[in-house]
Amino acid sequence: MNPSRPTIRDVARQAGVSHQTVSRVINGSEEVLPETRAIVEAAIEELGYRPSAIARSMARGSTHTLAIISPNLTDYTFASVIEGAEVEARQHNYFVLSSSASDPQAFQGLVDELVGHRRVDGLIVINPYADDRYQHIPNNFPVVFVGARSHDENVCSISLDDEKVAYEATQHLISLGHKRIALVTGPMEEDCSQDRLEGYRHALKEAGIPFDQTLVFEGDWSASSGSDALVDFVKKGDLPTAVFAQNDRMAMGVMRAARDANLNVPDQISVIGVDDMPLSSYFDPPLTTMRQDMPLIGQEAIRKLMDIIQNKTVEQTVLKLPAQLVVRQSTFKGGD
Amino acid sequence: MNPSRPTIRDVARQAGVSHQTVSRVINGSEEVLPETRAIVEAAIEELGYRPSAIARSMARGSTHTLAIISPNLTDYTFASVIEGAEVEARQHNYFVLSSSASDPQAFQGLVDELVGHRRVDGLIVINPYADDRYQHIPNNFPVVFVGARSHDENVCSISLDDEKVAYEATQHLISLGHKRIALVTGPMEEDCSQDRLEGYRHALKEAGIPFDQTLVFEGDWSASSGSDALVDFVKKGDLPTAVFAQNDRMAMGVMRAARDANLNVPDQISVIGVDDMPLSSYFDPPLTTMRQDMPLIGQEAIRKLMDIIQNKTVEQTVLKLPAQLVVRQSTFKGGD
DNA sequence: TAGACTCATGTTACCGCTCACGTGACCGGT
DNA sequence: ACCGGTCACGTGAGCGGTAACATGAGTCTA
Repeated sequence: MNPSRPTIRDVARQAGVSHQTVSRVINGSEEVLPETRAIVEAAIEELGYRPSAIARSMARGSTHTLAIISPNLTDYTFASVIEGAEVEARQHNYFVLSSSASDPQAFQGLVDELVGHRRVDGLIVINPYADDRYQHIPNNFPVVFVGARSHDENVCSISLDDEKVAYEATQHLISLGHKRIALVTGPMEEDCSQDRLEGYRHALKEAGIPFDQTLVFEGDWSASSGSDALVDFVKKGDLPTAVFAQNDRMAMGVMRAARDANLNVPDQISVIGVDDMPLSSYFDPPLTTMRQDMPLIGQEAIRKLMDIIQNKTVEQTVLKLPAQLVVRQSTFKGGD
Repeated sequence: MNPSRPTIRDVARQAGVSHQTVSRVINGSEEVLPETRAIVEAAIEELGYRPSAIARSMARGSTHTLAIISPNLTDYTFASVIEGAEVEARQHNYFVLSSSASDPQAFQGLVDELVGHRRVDGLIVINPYADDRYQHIPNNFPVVFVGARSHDENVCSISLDDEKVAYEATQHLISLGHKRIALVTGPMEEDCSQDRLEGYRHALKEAGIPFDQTLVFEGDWSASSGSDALVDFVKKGDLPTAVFAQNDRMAMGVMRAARDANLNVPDQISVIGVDDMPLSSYFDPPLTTMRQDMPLIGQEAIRKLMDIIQNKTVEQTVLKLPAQLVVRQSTFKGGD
């Protein structure tokens, strides 16, 4: 296919120097005379030479490639993290292999392939605690977790400040006068769901509102689980005046089910979500939500990973990013 | 970091054979005795040996890596294509580097980096004609286009059968009795928008409905441009009874603006989209749309690419996939 | 002006594989 | 018993870079 691309030695021959001098030039070494450099650069230009990343990896023992493993690639929040990471990685001249693993087994296979075979320099794992996949992460390998605080092990993590976000969302509802505030969580095995529950309880407690377990519904992040939640609340009778859904998709499900139950949002029931997806402002009514900066999370994850790779720092850091309340029309004053 | 992973020669020493025999074993060569194979495999197991993809790339001259370049990674349709591609690539033991390029310049830089430096074996370009980025694609390099029929050059492409999809969507509206059917297109420099316009005109013509340019609005795939479209139609007076939006996001924008203008969907105005995003069934009302199988497109793209890489076939193929009408509640009988 | 010291550049080995051959044991045919 | 042909395996080179060290010319010092 390629008419055998020129190598470093071809350039050397063309320039009348040794291949090592060419190597020095392309690596910006100081110890080469400006005139020699000019000759070599001319030769490179003339031959259209591009160094081979593979050969370089071979010689240097590092691939300049990172991997990011996510439960899937299509979820808007995951995709945003990945995009942010990808952009930042390119800034450092790294590329990233992004793959999805829906279950721990696929995850294990991927890690083995990525780390054992492809020899990537580092790994970013989105939602490591979604299941027990975290068990398959190699020790002493540069890893950064995204979307969950890291547990015992000494690994770095970047996530939303879930507790604070939930606290603020709940407080927004409380400030509107709501007292019966329901919560729709993600899967409870995920840190993120737990932390958001915690923030919710915290805000309630601070306002002197007793926590009511019957107002908590465990969803799975999907819109349909949001619908299920509202249907459940309706069935139980005593309706909440507000619902805090732990993400926008579930919030949308809640609103959809409310519509079906002839409940007006926000007059009869307020709804707040988390994420601020591009479409959230187009929901009916436009959704009040906690906007999180996903690309930033991806970016920070790469930065941390680069730091670990370069400085071999292994000290555990847990970075928690804030979210911003975006008030639209799905929340309204409520209460007595 | 790694306590220097074992190499093929370590395995050879351990097994008491030559490194070449080990190579034969890991490559599944026939000409090695079963007992020798067993010994080697035991040694591999014992040492925890994993062949290095880098060294293999170096020796073989192919990286077993593909790249996919998309305008962005977060758009649901793009992300779905990428995920489908990624899964299929892994099936063939390939990995894919997915990156986003928002403009032709970034695209050119990426291609250079990917093809010139990283030496990927093949390339998938999503929306090559979104701008003039297609000009920067190297000749005689394995490439597959996604989301646009390929033009003059002899490159393969996979896309939705845009004309047919638009034809069917429009026909659905016509079958409901609509005669004033508006169209909201994507950017007209994209093939896909043009083809969908063509299908729309075709259906109109077949039904004996004259084409009316004032009923066509050029959007940019965003929800807000869908809103703009409806606002525009309202401003012009003489409202359409149905709108065919060339994607779901714009359809959502149309519905949102209709709501704001106190127009009931579907009683006063029907809306149909294309895509069937996960949230489309949660719109208000649930959106009638043409469901397209994005992962399948990604999968087919990889298959075609593998075929090109392996068989060096360069014959141009243009694959057009169908979409399926999903009737929900945003379309209703209309007309006189 | 010899010897030590720089500095720019060249030489050689090596990263971990695969490829193209080379080699020796074994087999069967004449 | 000799020869050609398999078969299973080994040997050496090379993929395209980098790293470590060698070299030789020029500069400075005593």
